[in-house]
Amino acid sequence: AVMILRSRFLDARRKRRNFTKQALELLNEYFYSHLANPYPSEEVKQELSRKCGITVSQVSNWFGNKRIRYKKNIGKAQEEANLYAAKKAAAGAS
Amino acid sequence: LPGSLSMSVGVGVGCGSSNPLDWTGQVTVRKKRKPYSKFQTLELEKEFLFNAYVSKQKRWELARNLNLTERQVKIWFQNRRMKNKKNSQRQAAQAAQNNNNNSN
DNA sequence: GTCATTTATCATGC
DNA sequence: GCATGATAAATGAC
Repeated sequence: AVMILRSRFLDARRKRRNFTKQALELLNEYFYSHLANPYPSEEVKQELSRKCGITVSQVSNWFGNKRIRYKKNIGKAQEEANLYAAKKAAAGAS
Repeated sequence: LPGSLSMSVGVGVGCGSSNPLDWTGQVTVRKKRKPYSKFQTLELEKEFLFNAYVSKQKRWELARNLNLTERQVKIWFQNRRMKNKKNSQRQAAQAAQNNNNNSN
């Protein structure tokens, strides 16, 4: 009887808020520059959480969702990968 | 990186093509996640209130009454304890931030 | 046992 | 209407 009401109150953690553009930029930058092994260490997670203004758990959630959803799109467009690949190349060619 | 090395051989995924990902070579046959019913969750939560660690005897009873395997009951309590710990950490972090706001 | 994961599902944003 | 962040089952490393 408690569980039903909890989903409306205490479980309001599921009130999702989208991350900022700057945060997504940092997360994606790390993800696509470590495509061979997109598993950030605990230290890196803490650094990313600080820079992005989110918690370490949120960083872990993001990478978990990113890995599975990237994998599902492997046959498809994936312009995002090319976008960050080009951005990385441009940074080195300046 | 536990729980991720359950693959055998790189299958499918254009390994020789332009896609440079190797962490996607897993072909693990994992049981599909199946949400438990309201009744099952309620009974498990009720028992979790008494003790976070369930005895073998109690685990067997729960498995029989809820139509779950003993392994499922065991794993449910493991995940439930992790959930508890995460909530505690969240509250602690929240309290710490409140202290900062008050003292400043 | 813990715990970082994978995966499907949930709940919300827009 | 999907995109996205968070949570719920399930696995495996240690």
